[in-house]
Amino acid sequence: MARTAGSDAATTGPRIRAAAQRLFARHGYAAVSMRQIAAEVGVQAGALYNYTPDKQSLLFEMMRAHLEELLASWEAEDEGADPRAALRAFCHFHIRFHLARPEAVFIAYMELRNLEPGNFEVIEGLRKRYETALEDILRAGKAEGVFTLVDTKLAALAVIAMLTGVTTWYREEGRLSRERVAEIYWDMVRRAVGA
Amino acid sequence: MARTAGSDAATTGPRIRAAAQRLFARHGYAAVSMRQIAAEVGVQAGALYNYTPDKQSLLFEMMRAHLEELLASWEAEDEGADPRAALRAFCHFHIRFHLARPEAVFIAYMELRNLEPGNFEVIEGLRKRYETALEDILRAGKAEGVFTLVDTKLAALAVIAMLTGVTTWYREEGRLSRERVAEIYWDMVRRAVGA
DNA sequence: GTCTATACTAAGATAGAC
DNA sequence: GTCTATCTTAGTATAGAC
Repeated sequence: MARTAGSDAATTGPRIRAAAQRLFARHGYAAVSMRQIAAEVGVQAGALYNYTPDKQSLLFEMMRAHLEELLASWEAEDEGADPRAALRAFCHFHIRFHLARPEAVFIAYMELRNLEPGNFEVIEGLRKRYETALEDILRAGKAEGVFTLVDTKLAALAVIAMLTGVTTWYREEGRLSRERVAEIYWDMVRRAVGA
Repeated sequence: MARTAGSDAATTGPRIRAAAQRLFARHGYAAVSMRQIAAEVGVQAGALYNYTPDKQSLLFEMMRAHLEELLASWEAEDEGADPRAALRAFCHFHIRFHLARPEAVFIAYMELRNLEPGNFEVIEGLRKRYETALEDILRAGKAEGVFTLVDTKLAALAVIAMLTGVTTWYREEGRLSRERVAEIYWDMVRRAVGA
């Protein structure tokens, strides 16, 4: 018998990507073997190569999909309203989006150095576009006089670092809901930028 | 000839630790081999085992040394002054200390998952002690009414995430000095906590 | 599309000579 | 204290059968 009972080509691809994401997030890209991924899916290692040319592509495509979804989601949500409302929306969006996919977020931040140079450039470009979206809000608010900012660029970096930090400690069973955490962080961001 | 010209037991140990730190920071613990470390030092792989029982100990001791130095340095610097002065000192200290040792910082944040369980507990305990140091300052300031904080714990986590973020983008050749960056961040932190 | 089998490379760690 | 040589295990990726 050449096929395992229940195997199904239509679902194997997604299952491989899901298993790779789970394992990369938990143990790190370099520490995970193709054999481990295959075992999680329930196939032999060789079968993975029907779905990906190599291990590197598995990482790269996963990171690209994540960042493209991040950008598209924010662009869909951004109403270009006044800077204060836009910044509040950004804070809530960023925390909500990141807490909803902890594995993809973790990988996007931790595995940059395991990307081959060409792939790194692509991912870095996407990340910068997101940074710029926040910077644009801050710059507009500064220009309108509703934010008090010493340095717009640094403020954007500081806000993103602060908000992303939530993913390192937030637990579903904890004392605060996601919504409550977002409100508390928005309050700190609001004051940090003088709004 | 069993010895390479210039080999010297008194310096090999430190050189191994330095090479391991440089390589772990650049490529990640899992991606670095004992042979690579040995090559950097200029010895054969087997010789490393005169200085470390295994690869894991190399990582663990490096992280422990880093965090113990972080704690000791802050404890030496903390004057227990009024909360506002203490928070300002903390911001400057944190940025100065972290920017001075980017490799150790990077490893301390990225390689937690590559620690064996027992080692992880030790490192996590040290990290928590540092977090608590900041929390104590914030709590004191809140009690005295000089800080306005919705949630002391979250504020501590937010401040550390924000300050540590500097290490991901700061470049020596950039437009701002370390001192200037620390001042700008302190200004944002100060406002975020309502001081 | 998946299997088994395997080519090839490299990993961590140890033994014994010098 | 370091070397060379080696044990054992495991990695990525491919070939050919079914």
